[in-house]
Amino acid sequence: MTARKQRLEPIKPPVQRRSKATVDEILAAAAQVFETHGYAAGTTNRIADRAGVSIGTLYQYFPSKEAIAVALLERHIIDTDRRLHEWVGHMVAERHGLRAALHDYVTGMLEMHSGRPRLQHILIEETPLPERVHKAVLEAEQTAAKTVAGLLRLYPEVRHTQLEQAGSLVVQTVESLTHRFAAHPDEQLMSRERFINELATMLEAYLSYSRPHKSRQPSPGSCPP
Amino acid sequence: MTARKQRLEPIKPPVQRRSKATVDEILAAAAQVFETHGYAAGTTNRIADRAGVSIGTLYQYFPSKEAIAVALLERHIIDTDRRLHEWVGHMVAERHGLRAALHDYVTGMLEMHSGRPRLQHILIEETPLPERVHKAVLEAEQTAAKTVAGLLRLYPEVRHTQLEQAGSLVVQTVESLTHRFAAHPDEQLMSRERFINELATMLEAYLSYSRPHKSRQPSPGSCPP
DNA sequence: ACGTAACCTGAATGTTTACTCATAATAGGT
DNA sequence: ACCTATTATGAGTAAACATTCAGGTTACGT
Repeated sequence: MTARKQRLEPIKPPVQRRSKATVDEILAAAAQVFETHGYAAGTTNRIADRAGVSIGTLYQYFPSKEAIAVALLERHIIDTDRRLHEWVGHMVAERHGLRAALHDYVTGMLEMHSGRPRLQHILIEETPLPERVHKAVLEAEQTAAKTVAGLLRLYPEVRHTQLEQAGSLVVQTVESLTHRFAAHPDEQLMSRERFINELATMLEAYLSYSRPHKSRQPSPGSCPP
Repeated sequence: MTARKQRLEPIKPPVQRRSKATVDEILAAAAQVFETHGYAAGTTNRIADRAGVSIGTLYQYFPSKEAIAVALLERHIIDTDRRLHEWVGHMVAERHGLRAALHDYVTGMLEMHSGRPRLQHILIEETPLPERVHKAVLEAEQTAAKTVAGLLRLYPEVRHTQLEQAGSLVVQTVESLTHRFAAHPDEQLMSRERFINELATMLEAYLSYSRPHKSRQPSPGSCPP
């Protein structure tokens, strides 16, 4: 959702330690409130209430409700990006096999979404975001796809010629399915471990699949040289 | 989202032809309005406006805004179910191969979501649904998983022992990814055809994969240096 | 200890919303 | 042509909401 202009920067940035803590409280409260009520029903008064501050204080640091959502989303983008790079670092350093790498990736993303499974979706899909933020979300995902593609290049069993497209599909699949699982864990047929294994299996099968042949014996447990 | 009680049935059901048409107009308008504005910002007045009827007329047939959403969702569930069964019918009758079957399935689901890509998500995730409807959505998905599993049993190259779990993962993957693609087609690296092919490839690879291990440790030490 | 900038308060404001109701128009049977 | 159930109207109502503001309280430099 993209929509019209609105103040996003606070008139007064927090200066003292007290007010920095207040801003953190507000953001934490907003995350909780949006998570449980959605964007529209997550009222500013409820947020202020839960944060233990008055509504006036909230508007001292955030010029609008939308600004709070944007701040939360920007924070989430940075977290995800950091996590992805940590993962790549580990994989390169410890020379895990493709299967282990995928398993680790899925596990990490599932963990990320387990805390507040709905928040990300609410911020991206229910909130009227300014164009700038919408672009940032897109770019973050494309960067992720490139990063994953870069890692996949290290594995010889990955035979895709269009690595970036494969990376994009991997990222989107993991993003969607872990999100879904985290949001409704008790409505699933599989246990958490089973889910991670199945998803990693699917990705491994896809990535090490050589197209023309009908069925193919995988090279199990293969490792990078 | 699940929430408190509210009237869902109209006091007066439509009797004459005129009013049946009106009810259809209202539902069509509601689909459009929810699609573009989301649930909360999709106001009943806007819906009545777009339907070309007065707000009073709308409340003659739908006792609440929520009732409109529920009606739309129920209609969607029925459509999806019908489509799935048609697909299974075709596959069984024409004895397509696994690859062709998956290709067809993905294509059909992508088509289903191309019309109003956001509507389904808005109804399920943004709308406070009564428990009954929420259950119906879940059941529909589990039924779909069973149906797919039944079809997969016909293909010898599918080696999964837990067919229903595999079916569930297939359904969820297709649901999530086609939805995503339909909602943001111009933000994708791949063309529509390419996307369908890649997704079908991934599913085929997963389903015909003979697994090297039962399970796997996520931690380091899985590969000798 | 004092002054002032930073910080906090919450009642008040104007807008938006779902929903009601008294009344008017219309269709279809007789 | 007439009668009545059905269908349509839209101004009006109460509640909920984001945001403002005038006036308090607290921390910090000096």
